[in-house]
Amino acid sequence: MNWNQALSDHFKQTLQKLISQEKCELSTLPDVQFSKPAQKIHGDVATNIALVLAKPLKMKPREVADRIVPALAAKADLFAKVEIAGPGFINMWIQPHVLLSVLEDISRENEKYGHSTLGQGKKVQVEFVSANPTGPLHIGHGRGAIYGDVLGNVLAAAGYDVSKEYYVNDVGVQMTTLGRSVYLRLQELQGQKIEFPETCYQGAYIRDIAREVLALDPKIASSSEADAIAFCGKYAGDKILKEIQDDLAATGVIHDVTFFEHELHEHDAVKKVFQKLEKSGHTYEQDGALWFRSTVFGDDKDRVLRKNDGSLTYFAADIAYHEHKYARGFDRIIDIWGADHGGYVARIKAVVQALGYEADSFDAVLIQLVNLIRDGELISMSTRSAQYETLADVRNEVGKDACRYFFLMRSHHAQLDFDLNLAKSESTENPVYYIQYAYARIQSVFRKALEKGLKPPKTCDLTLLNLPEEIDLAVFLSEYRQVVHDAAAGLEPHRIAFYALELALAFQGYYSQAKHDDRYRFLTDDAKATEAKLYLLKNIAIVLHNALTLMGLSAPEEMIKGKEDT
RNA sequence: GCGCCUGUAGCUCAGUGGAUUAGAGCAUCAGACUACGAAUCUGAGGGUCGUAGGUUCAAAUCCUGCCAGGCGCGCCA
Repeated sequence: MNWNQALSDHFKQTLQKLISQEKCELSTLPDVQFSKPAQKIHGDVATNIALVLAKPLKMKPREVADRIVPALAAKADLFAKVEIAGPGFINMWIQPHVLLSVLEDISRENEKYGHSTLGQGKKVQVEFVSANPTGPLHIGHGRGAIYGDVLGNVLAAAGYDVSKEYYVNDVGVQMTTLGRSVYLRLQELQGQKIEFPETCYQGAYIRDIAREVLALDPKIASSSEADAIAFCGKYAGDKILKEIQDDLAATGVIHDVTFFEHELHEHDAVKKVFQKLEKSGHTYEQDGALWFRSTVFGDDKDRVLRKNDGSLTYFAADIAYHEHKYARGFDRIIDIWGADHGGYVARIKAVVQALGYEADSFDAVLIQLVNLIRDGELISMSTRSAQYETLADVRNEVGKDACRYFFLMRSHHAQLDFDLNLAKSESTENPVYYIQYAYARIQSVFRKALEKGLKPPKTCDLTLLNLPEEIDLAVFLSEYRQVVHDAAAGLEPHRIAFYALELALAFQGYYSQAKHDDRYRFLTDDAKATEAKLYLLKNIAIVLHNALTLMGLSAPEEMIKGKEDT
C-alpha cells in the first residue's frame, strides 16, 4: 500500500464532509498539499490546508484545523498522532508499520520500484549529442550526452516509450570544410607547400586521417580537387562518427537511432515541408530568398529557408527533420542543445506550431557550459587551437562512473565546474564512490550473512524495525518514487544524483551506529531480528541499485581501490 | 540595446507550483575502530538566500526595478 495515497484519500473524504456542513463558496475541493516538515518535531507529514481553507470558509485557520483534526485522529490505523501547530498547520505522525510498509512495495517491485505511469506509454524522442562528425567530442558534448542518456532512462522509468537519437549533419559546409582540411594535409604529406586556413580543422587527427586516405588510395591527389575533397570528407566523416560512437559507448551512451541529414535530402523532405508551409501561408519570398514567418509565433524575426544563391540554410533541413520526427509518430520531442544554441529555440518552437503540432509537444533543453578545473585552476578551452579537453581524455583520467556522475551533479540550467582532482580521487570526498561504497557495503554484509547460512528474506516482521533511523530510512526510500517522477516531469535527471547521495549518507549513518550500540548490529543471535535487518538492507540496496542504474553507473559488489571502471 | 540562464555558508552546490527554526558535501575545529568494510561515523562553528521595492497573515520561493557573471541576438552550422 502506498500510504501517501491513503492519506490523500482520507483527507478528501474529511474535507468533503466539512465543506458540505459549512456554507462555503467553494465549488471544488482545493488540492491538499502535503509536505515533509523541515523539523522532525513537526511530525512525518504536514499540510497547510487549514490555512488555505480559512478564507473560503470564513473561519480562522486554527478553527478549520480544529474541525478537521478529530476526523483524522479517529483513523488510528493510519495516524499515531495529529496536532495543530503554529498558525494552523496540521502536523501528522504516521503509524510506524504504515511507514515501513513501503519495504514490501520495494521488495515486490524490485527493479521496477520507482517506476510510474506518468508518461502513459507515450512515444517520446530524446535527441542529444548530435555533434557534427568533424572532430572528437569535448566535455561540453559529454555533459549533453550524459544528461540526455539519463533523462531518457528517467523518462522510460516514468512510463514513456523512449527513443534516443543522434542527428548527424553529414551535408553542408562543415563536411566540405572537413574534406578540404584532410585534402590539404594530404597534399602537405606529399610534399606540397600548402596554406592551411584558420577556418579548417586544426587538430592532429586530421593529419592521421590524411595519412589513411593516402594509404587507401595513393592516386587520390591526382583526381579533381572537388572529387578528392568529397572523398576525403566522406571518409573522414564516417571515420570520425565511428570514433564518436565508440567514445559514447565507452561512456555508457548508446543511441537507439542514428539519423543522417542526407536521408532527408534523398527523399525530398525539404521540398515537401516547404510545400506544406507554403500551403498554410507560413512562407514568403523576399529579396530573392525564401522566408519562414516565425514572428507569427513570437520569434524575434523571420528566418531564411533558402538563400538568394539558391542554397538551403541549416534551418531548412532542420525543419524537415522535425517534420520527420513527428511523422514517425512521436507524441513528444525533446531536443538537447548546448546553451550557445539558445537563440535557436524560438524558431524551432515556431516551426513546430506552423507545422500544426502542439507547442507543448516540443521541448528544447539548453545545457549550460562546462568549466574544467584542475588543481583549482580553470583550464581554458579553445576549439580554434584544438586545445580543448576531449570527453575521452576526461573519462580516461577519472573513470567512466565518476565522469558520468560529475555531469549529473549540477542542474543543467547552471554552469558546471568539473573538478578533475575531485572526480579522480578514490576517497570519501568523491560522491560517486561514496554511493557505490554504500551499496558494496551492504553486499559485504550479505556475504558475511551467507557465511552463517543467512540470506535476505522475502519478508519479515516489520515491527522489529523499530529504531528511529530504520523508520527514517523507510520514509526516505518511499520518497524515491516522487524523486523519479519529479526528475521526469521537470526533465531534471540531476535529482537522482542528489537522492542517491543522500540515501548513501543516511545508510552510512545508520550502519555506523553499531559501533557504540548493539541494537544496530545486523547479524546477531536473534534470528528474527537479523532477518528484519537483512530485509531492510535488501530494500536499501534495491533502491541504490535502481538509482545507480538510472544514472548508468555500476552497482559494485565490492570496492577495490584503483579497480573501478575497468 | 534585446532575449535566455545563473547569483543561497570560506568553496562546490541542493531547495524556488509560499507556510512551523533555510539544507548537504568539501574545507576548518573537536572527537570515535579488539565485532557486519575507517573509501566510515559523531559533534561544533559558519548564511542581511546578489540588491531595492511590492503582493501576502506568511517570500530564498511570486511580481517589478537595479547590480554582477555566462550564453545568444547571421541569407553560419
